[in-house]
Order: sequence, then structure tokens, then C-alpha cells
Amino acid sequence: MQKNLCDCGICEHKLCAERVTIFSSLDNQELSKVVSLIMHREYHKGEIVVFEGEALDSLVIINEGQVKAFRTTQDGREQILHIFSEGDFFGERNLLRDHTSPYSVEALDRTHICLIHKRDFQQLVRDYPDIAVKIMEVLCERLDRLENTIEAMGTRTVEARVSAVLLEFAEKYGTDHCKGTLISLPLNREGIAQYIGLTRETVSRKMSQLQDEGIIQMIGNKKVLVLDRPALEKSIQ
Amino acid sequence: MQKNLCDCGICEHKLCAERVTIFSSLDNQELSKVVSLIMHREYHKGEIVVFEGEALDSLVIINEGQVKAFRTTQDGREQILHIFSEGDFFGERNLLRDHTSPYSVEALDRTHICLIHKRDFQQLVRDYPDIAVKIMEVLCERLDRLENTIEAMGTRTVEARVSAVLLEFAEKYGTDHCKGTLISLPLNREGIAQYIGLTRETVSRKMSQLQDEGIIQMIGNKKVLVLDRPALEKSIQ
DNA sequence: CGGGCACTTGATAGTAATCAAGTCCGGTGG
DNA sequence: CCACCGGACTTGATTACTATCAAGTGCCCG
Repeated sequence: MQKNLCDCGICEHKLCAERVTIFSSLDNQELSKVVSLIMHREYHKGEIVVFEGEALDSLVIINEGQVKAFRTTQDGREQILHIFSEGDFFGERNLLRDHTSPYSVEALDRTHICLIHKRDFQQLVRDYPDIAVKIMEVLCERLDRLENTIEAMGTRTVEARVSAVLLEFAEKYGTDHCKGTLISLPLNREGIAQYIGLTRETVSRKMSQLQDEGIIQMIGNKKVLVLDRPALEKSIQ
Repeated sequence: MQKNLCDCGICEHKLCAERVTIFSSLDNQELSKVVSLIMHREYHKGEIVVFEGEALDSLVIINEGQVKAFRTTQDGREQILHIFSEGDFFGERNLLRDHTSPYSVEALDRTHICLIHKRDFQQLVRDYPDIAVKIMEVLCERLDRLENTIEAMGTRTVEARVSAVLLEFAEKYGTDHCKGTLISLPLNREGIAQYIGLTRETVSRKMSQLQDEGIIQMIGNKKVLVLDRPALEKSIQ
């Protein structure tokens, strides 16, 4: 169910390399070189991009859409580890050594991805060492997020964890609205639960509670309006 | 309570730069250059190396001993995020941007550390781009560990989490013994609890249970003998 | 407009946190 | 070397919370 996109020539490709932080130190000519190395793929919602444990020989950049990275335990429970959106990448662990994918990745929407093969990537890093430094920075941000998650899962109450995930989504997926911040949720209730280590019923209950308290307002199942952001921030601590 | 160590000249310093993966691509002459940039410090058990939120302008390499990196919540609970031992480093987030420390760091033993100032480090990366690639690799390993921790905290039973931490310690701090693997625990019961998000009583109970089942044997409070490693590995899944 | 699926809400049960005593280990001083 | 003391650890009883099980509701898409 994958097809190449490369019909329209350079313009489309360039976008993809341009919008990624790790290539931000390159000039247009250098970007063109990167673009020439890129393969494109498209996935529908629910399609698996890569399975946990599978070999992966490319850096994968999200060009459009979003994906979830997750692990499945033997009894079938899923733990979502990352949500990657436009400009994010994964597969960095396979670029220098022959690791298999540490998680499965599934498209949450119709998603376009760009692939750079590891041999090309290794050459790129040799030619433009700044890329490694940029990747280092992104990995540091990712470490930050994981450390926050661990702190939350280890020490915070359930309400604080739900508030934290809503604030995270507000930051990433929120748009301004006259009454506050409107979030288009990337995950359904079950997904949110799998992201913060709870059950869907518990997430549902806590969100209803936050709504009763006037802190948020649910709009259908896929949107949330944050009415009282300071209250959310307070409940995290 | 800190003192410099640099009495004996090059030999001591070289050790410190040599035993770190991130400088493994350098030759002796280059290592000497690195060594000349390094400052040394020593801490006693319980001393704080850096506080969460404090500015930190150097990469910190553990030369001897070990430290814990942790966050404290408002109600006083601690979550241990990392245990760093000989050859590990932290402070990488401050090297390229002016971040404050994402966690407090406390010496678990008498600990020698080596400091490289960020301005020196930035020059080093410019001169030897391989260093950034090596750091990238180490950060990837660290992401792996954090992802494992999140998976464990989100989906695994308490027994599985205790087993997992014992196996992790066996890997890092274990020595062969006629009856199995002998672990010198880097943390007391409370520390283990703070590392995997439980209370000390629960850790205590589960370790007693593992002992009753003949899987481990506690030797005093600071050592554990793993008698049946396959059973531990099985209980993780 | 209708059907299916996701979500909500309620009742119950199980598990780990908390509260509370003891016990043991390890270090110190005699 | 032994006895003692304090802190860490263990164990037990109770409480609180969330998972689970179950039923109903409502959203969303065809």
C-alpha cells in the first residue's frame, strides 16, 4: 500500500529536507544534494511503517502527517513511546550500527515520509559534520521528553499525568481560540492511555473531571478546548 | 569539599579521557590535547555535584565512582532517572545551548569527575567531528534505556519491574560467582524504589518474594546473588 | 439516517501505598 | 573483639486508588 510520490520534481522534495532541523545548516545547493538522495513513501491511517525488531536501513523523516512509535508486550498491551509529526525523524539508531527498530511505527493519519539510506547518510555526515551536532541536539530534546515522562509516571498522580499530556498536546497541536487553546488530539482515549500508562476508562474519567471543574471542554471526541491553562499547569506540580 | 587531583601529571588525566567512548576515535596526541583541557574534582558520598535547574557550563565525565541523576517533586518525592558510572558523562545538553541542568546529580560513592568547559568542547567538536557522532551513539543508547524504563513503568507488573532492575544491575555491576552473579547494589531499597517508581516497602516485599522462590539471595543489605537468571528474565516478560 | 464503534459511567475487586511495629545490619566506641 | 546504638530493612494491617468488568450513551462515518 505504498507508492512513490516523486512526480513533481524538485519542489516537493526540497520542502521535505528544508523543514527538518538537522539540515538547517545546509545552503540551497547542499539541500539539493540531500534531496536527490531521498526516497518518498506514503501511508494510510493505521498502516505500519516498520515493526519492532525489524531491520531498518534508513533515516525516516515525517514530511506530512503523524505517526506513533510503540512497543507491544507479550500480553498484548501497547506502550506508546513517541508521537512524531512533520519535521520529526526516527531510525537514527540504525544509521551507524546495525540495530533493529526499537519500536513499531504506525501512521495516525495519511502520512508522507522521506527516506535517506544509511550509506548516503553516513556520507552526508562526513561531508557536513554539523548534521551530527544537530541530531545530537534533537536527541537531547527527546531525552528531555522521556525524562519528563518517567518522572510523571513515577511520581505524579493520575490527574497530573492527564494534565501533563494535555499540555504537551496543546504545545504541539494547539491553535489559539477565543476561549483558550484548541487541541486536535493526535490519539483517541485508548492511545492517550497507552501513552501515559493508564487505562482508557481512567483517562475518560479524569478528562470528565477536568471538564466538570471548568478547566477543559471536550468538543466531540477528537478535540479539546483548554479553558484554564494555569489550572492545568498547577495540577501537574 | 572539592579538590583538584592533578598532582601526578599526564598519566592520571589520560586515563580519564581514554576510558570514554566519545574520545575513542582520537590518537594519543589528540588525547593529550583533550587532557590538557580537563579540570578534575572529587566528591564524597552524598555530596551534590549539580542541582536541578542550576547552570552547568561543562561536560562532566565520571572518572571513578558513581552518581545518581534525579528530580525532586514539590511534595518531596524523588525520581531517579540515571545512574552514571565510570566512563559515563552528563551535561551534554548544556554544551551547545544554555540549558540548565535537567536533574540534580549526587555522588553515590567517593567520586572523581572530569570537566570540559563548553567553549573547549565546542572547539573539540569542530576539530574532531567524530566526537559528535560518538555522542550521538551514546545518546541513542540512553534513549534505549529510557524507552525500556517507560515501557516497564507503563505495562509491566511490579514483580517484572523489580526483576528488570536486578538484571540491569547484574549487567552493569555484577561479577561472576560460583552460584551465579553477585551484584553490588549501587542504591539502597529506597533508591531502587525511586528508580522504578515504587515505594521501598514494595521493593522489599518483592525482593523477599524472589528470595523465597530461590531466584535470588540477599547478602546483607548491599549485595544480591542472582541464583536463577533465566527465572528473572522470564518474569520480565 | 442508521449502525457500529468509541466513549462514558457505574460497580466491584485487586493491588500497591500508607501507616505502624518490629528486626537486623553495620558502624562506633569501649 | 564485643556490645551497643541508630538507621535501614522487613513484615503486617489497613486504606485508597485504579484496573477490570459491565452496561449504556453518543459521536462519526458511510
